[in-house]
Amino acid sequence: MAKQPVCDCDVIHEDLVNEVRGKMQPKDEYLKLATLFKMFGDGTRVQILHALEQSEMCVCDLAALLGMTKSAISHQLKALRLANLVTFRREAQIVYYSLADDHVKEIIDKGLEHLCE
Amino acid sequence: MAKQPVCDCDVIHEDLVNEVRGKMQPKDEYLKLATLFKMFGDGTRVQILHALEQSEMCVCDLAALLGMTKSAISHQLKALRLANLVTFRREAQIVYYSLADDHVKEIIDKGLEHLCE
DNA sequence: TCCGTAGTTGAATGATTGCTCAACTAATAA
DNA sequence: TTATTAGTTGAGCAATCATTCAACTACGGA
Repeated sequence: MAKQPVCDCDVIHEDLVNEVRGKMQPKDEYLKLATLFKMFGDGTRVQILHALEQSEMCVCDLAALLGMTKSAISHQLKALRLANLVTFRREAQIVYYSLADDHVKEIIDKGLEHLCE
Repeated sequence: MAKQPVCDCDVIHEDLVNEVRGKMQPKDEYLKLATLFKMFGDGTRVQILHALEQSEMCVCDLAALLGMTKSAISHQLKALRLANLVTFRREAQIVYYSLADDHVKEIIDKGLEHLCE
């Protein structure tokens, strides 16, 4: 994103800009929001999330389901873990992943709604 | 994303994998979904979308609001236009952008909900 | 007509990112 | 202990992407 350079033009509707500025969140909030949505912005991750909506699954199962390597899946699961979108439990050697909360499903559903109009 | 290489492991829970596979959408759907969420996955774009939630705005106003160049804003608006997230109307030299539909607001709100827990 | 402002566009560039590969840890069984 | 399977991790690489820059179009005023 931008490192806050200068605007290269005159403000046309100054009052409106000030009004909207007053309703905006601090910039940091938008960066966090973008970081969150970035997790949904990849075909592999969105498939993983939708699969985990059906059932908790281990890395091997997800790799088999998507036809990808364990390593690739594990890397993406780590990203999803850091974003607090999935959690996991270990049972012997097997690590089972599942969705962290209901928001994930709700966000995906809103996205699907938009596509289906 | 992956170009469907081979899974490098045995399937551990074959029945489960088959069951989940039956509930998955065609891969193309996930790619479209990811493409949609990618639009929300950038700080500049998410700020533009949230600003347009408050009011329609022209390119200069958005540039002033975010402290960025018209060019940078225009490039992002083009991406948002192609994703059907914003529309525009021209009035003399000025082009006013606004949100294409309510889903945008709903998706952003779901995202904010997730952050605030 | 010529000029100025609003906005768009394409190429270039630096940064980010997703996957591969190889080496590693964790847990179990023999 | 050794071997095997599940999973993780870091480096490296190719692809994607956001911004800059410069040149362009669109429109209105003089």
